[in-house]
Amino acid sequence: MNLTNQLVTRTGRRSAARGRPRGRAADGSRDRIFAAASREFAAHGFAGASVDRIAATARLNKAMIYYHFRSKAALYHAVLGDMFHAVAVRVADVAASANPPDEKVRQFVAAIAAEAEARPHFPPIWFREIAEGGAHVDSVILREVTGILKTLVTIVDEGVRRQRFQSVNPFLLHAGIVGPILLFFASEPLRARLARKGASRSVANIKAAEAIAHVQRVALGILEGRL
Amino acid sequence: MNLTNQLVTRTGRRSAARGRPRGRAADGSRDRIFAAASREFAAHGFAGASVDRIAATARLNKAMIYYHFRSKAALYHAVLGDMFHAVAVRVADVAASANPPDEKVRQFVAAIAAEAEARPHFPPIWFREIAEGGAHVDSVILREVTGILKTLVTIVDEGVRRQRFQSVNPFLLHAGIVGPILLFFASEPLRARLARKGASRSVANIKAAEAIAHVQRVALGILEGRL
DNA sequence: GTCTATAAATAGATAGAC
DNA sequence: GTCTATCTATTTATAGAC
Repeated sequence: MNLTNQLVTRTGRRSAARGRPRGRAADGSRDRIFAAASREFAAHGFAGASVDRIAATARLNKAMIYYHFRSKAALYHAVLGDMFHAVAVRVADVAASANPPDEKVRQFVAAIAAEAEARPHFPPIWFREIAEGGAHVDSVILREVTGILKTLVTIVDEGVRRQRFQSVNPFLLHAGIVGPILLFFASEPLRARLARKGASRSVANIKAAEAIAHVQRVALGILEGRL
Repeated sequence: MNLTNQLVTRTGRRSAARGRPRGRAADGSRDRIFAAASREFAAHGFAGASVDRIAATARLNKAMIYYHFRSKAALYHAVLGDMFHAVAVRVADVAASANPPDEKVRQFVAAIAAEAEARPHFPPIWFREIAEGGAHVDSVILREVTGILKTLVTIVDEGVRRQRFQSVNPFLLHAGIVGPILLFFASEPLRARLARKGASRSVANIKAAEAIAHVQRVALGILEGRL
């Protein structure tokens, strides 16, 4: 978990896969806190999250959280940074590949979806952060967010240069990809309830691959001027 | 404000536009609480919202909140119910109109957007509620949510019957409309910051009409089989 | 690294005067 | 309808022993 979490602990050591505290066993208490916090922040938001509950879920006492992270805000920042960094790296890999532009767009969509599936806390936390107007997005994280958008712009520009894509507003394209994908993954519990309460089964029984393919077609439909 | 808020107060009277307490002046203390609560829940979520802050914003003391609403949960429920009811009514009007199916789809999109513009707390609160898996969505509100989805299904079915639309998964269509629209409105503060920090101006300077037209084209592109 | 105990502030909610 | 005062639980955070 959180292999990309390279943030430095209070003691100045790194705790992620690369650069563990030298000579010490990988007990994983920091990682347990990180995982518990991810779930707590996703379920209750920053203000609603309880450090007590995070400690209980991590099977540790509260003091350990303040030992590994300076504050509740610092812990949230670590989770947020890890999340956006992972997405930014993943989509950057897509843009750097040798594939044609249309394939890169498909992979961009798949990358967002893969990250949403790998980190169930990612769609809820992103939604919540948008709801707060990015109140906890500092300049470091803002750079990651900008990077994700810029990567999409790069892919689109390449397609336009090769006369395969029309020029479109990058944020509208982005919203048309990220909005539905995050909504699909985050709404799973609510869709299950809707189906139980008599809504058509087709609301709950959607395979991730189906949703991804749908959004890929939409994105390419926009870019290839079929709308 | 909250003209559709027909929920009953603790004293059993109705306080909305229709059915005010008989013989009493419309002082609006309940409406001030309602408005302050909408902003507070949008900004901090249910768990993170503070009854003290709501009271301060409404220029009233805390006891007045418990006089008009039974509890913090009941207050949140009132805001949530009002919101979804307003959307459900608005889209139902669209479906009941005499317009052809493609125009109904355009109006469905416009209705969601109009509601998001009229109630700035609506996109953040909906995003947050999805993030919580609908933890505060009781059977009453679930019916409203189901109603919104069913309205879209009705419109699509009519188009399919008239051989103007292809058959599509209703939730994927819904996610392709609601996801981008809510993301567009809710992300406005974050997009403004992105633009200030060097991102292209085209990220922040998007007119609502432009975003709406974009989503309308996408929705019709899906339904008319151009993808 | 891990723990218990606790400080200090704030939370939601109520009682009761006017 | 509106207020002040207050109860109790919970909050984030720290001190200090081991």
